[in-house]
Amino acid sequence: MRRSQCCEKVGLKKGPWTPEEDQKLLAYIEEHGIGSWRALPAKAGLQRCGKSCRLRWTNYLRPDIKRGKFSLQEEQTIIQLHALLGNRWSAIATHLPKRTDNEIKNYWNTHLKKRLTRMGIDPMTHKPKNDSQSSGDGNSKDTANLSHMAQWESARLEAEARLVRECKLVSTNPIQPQLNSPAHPAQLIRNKNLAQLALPPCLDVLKVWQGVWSKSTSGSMFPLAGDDLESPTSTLNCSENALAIQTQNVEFNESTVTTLLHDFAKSSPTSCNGGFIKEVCEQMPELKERSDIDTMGLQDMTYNSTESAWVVDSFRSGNENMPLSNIMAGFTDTLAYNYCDDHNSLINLDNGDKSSSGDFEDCNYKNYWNNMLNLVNVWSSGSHVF
DNA sequence: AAGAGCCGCAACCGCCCCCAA
DNA sequence: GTTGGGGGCGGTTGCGGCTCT
Repeated sequence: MRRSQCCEKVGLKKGPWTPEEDQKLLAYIEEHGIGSWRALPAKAGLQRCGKSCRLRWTNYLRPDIKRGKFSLQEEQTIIQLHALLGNRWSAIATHLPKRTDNEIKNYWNTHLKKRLTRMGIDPMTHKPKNDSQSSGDGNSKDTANLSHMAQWESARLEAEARLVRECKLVSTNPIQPQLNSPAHPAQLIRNKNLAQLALPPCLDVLKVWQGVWSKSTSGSMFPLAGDDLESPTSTLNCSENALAIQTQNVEFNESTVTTLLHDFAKSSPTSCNGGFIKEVCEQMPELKERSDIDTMGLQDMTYNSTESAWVVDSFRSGNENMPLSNIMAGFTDTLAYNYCDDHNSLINLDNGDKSSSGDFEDCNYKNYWNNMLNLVNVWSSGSHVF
């Protein structure tokens, strides 16, 4: 079934906007705000379709738009985020205040893409175009490491973005999420009204990416337990390292689990259910004994793509040194922040207390963030990434 | 000076997802 | 459970301005 085009109505204008049209649109929005875009043109006296009005507003007329040349910092941010997120311009735009996705997209296509190409870097993969030239020196390893970290960082970015949205949602609409409840946060955040909510301060993942990782106060490439991970603009106080899931290197049949995970990965799921976890647990009886992983609880749930990515990406990236327990711990953390309701949430996952009471503001997602970092820290200490 | 080619960017197009009816 | 509208998103187009010859 073909949907009728919004501009199919005879008489609707297309093409460049005139200053008069801009003025009409601005005046209307200033007075009435943004309601239904479809109804807006008629009310504002514009011979335009609603979609055209929306684009004109979001990409040009909005008062919080910064125009002009991109700074070096912004360029670096775009390149790094593109390496992590790909052509997800709206996601990239959320980390560049006052820049629109359209502007970033244009800048990428007209400037950055060409510049990277000239530098011999594939703008899509962010890898040197001729890998064979770099094999033999450390470049290929560095590239692999960067790619590897990018996968983790990408998953983390997604989780973070979700965290921010959920936090905002729950703080304004105190739904009490229950385990196994239909009101799964991942579903709640799909409420498009969320997109209209102002985001809290950026979690500043780029500073984590660019600074904290390389300037850990311990001198390690990765932040260690005693490091203050607090980001200048982060809403998370990472120095409160009150609780971390204790990851332990358990023995396990790696080939079996790898096969399971690869089979899982091959299916390219957008979601999965606890049956997968059950399978893993059956192959790894020692997992059931782990006090820090609520394997039974995990089996009862449905996981979204971000959660699944924790597992899949870990093995897709080919790090055989990463104990499955770490992956599971990260998986558990990701789930934990979804459902935690107080500062004991992660512990509660352990003792089976999944009651949800209290406000999300009290939710200790600081620990979630810390655990994310700790997870990578533990991981890095066991391998020689970077 | 003028035409051709290139470049940058605003705007459009088409697809997709979400949600209310 | 289905359908259709609203809106978001990424890819593409086309025009105006700039540079080159």
